[in-house]
Amino acid sequence: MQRIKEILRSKNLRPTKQRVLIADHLFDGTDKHVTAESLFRELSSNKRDVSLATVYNTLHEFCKKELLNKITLDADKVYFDTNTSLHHHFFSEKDKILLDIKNEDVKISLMPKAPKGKKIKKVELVIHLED
Amino acid sequence: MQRIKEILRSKNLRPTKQRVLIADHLFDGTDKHVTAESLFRELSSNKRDVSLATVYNTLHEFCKKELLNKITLDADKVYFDTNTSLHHHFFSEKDKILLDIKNEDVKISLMPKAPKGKKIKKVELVIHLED
DNA sequence: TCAATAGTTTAGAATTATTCTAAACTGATA
DNA sequence: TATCAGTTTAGAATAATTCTAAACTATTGA
Ligand SMILES: [Mn+2]
Ligand SMILES: [Mn+2]
Ligand SMILES: [Zn+2]
Ligand SMILES: [Zn+2]
Repeated sequence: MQRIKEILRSKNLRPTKQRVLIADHLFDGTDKHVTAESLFRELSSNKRDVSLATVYNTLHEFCKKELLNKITLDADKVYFDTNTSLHHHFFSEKDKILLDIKNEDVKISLMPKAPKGKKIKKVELVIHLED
Repeated sequence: MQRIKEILRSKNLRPTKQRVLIADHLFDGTDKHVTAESLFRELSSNKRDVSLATVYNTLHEFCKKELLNKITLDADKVYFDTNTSLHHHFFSEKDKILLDIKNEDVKISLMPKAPKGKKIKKVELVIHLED
C-alpha cells in the first residue's frame, strides 16, 4: 500500500482512497488491458468504493502521467494498458481481446519518414486475429 | 455512371439511386478516408438524397463486399478507406487525419506467430503523428 | 491542531456515434 | 405490370464517454 502511495505521490497525484484502490488493482505486477467498464466492474464486485466517473478520471490521469497507455482499436471501447513498455498487440475483434506481443518478436526494418512538419509519436502494430 | 452500376451489380447490390450516388462519390479514382458523417455531409451539401441511416447501411455493405476497408483507431469514429489494397497509415490524432503509407515503404522483417487456434486476418501498422 | 483551499469525487444529465425498428418505397423479375 | 425481396428512412434506442456543479477531502501553513 505504501508502494502504491509512493507511485501516486511521485506523479503528483494525491493518494486518495479511490486512486489507491484503482492503482493497487492495476499495478499488481501483472500486465493488464482494461476498459473503464471492466475496471469499474472488477472494483465494485464487493463494495462500491469508486464511481464510474472517477474510474474515467483516474484512467485519464494515469495516462497523462504515463502510468498507463491508451489503446484505441475498437470503436466505442478504449483499452488502457498497464504495460507501458514498447510492445505491440494481437487483437481478436470477435473476443474483444488484446494480447501483448513482445517488442523483440517484431522487427520493422523499413519505416516511412513522417510527413513534413510532423513527428512520429508512436508506432503501433496491430495484428488482427480470426479463428 | 454505367461503370458505377457495373461495380454494384458485380457485388450483387442493386444500383439504387442512393448507392449510385454514394459509390460515384467514393469511387472517383482518388483514395479517400471517410466517416459516415463526413460522407453524409458531402453528399447532402446540395440536395438531400440520402439519409444518414442509408450512409451507414451502405458503408457497411460496401465493406462486406470488399469495396471498402474499415479502419478503427479513434474511439467514436470509424473510418472507411476506398483504398482496399494492402497499405498502412499515418494518423494524426490532433487533426483526425489519416494518410496512406505505401506498402513498399514498410518492411516488417520479423512477425510473431499467431496464438494457437487463431489466424492472422490483417496486419495493421499505424504511425501516430504529433507536431 | 485546525482552517483554508486546491484538488478530487460523485450522481446524474448531456453528448455523440452508431444501431435498431418498422413502415414506406422501389428495382428486378416473370 | 404485379409481385416481392431488397432497400431506404425517420426517429427512437443504445452505449461509451464527457460534462456539470455540488459535496467532500488531503495537504499545508498558521
Ligand atoms: Mn459509439
Ligand atoms: Mn463513445
Ligand atoms: Zn499491451
Ligand atoms: Zn488508406
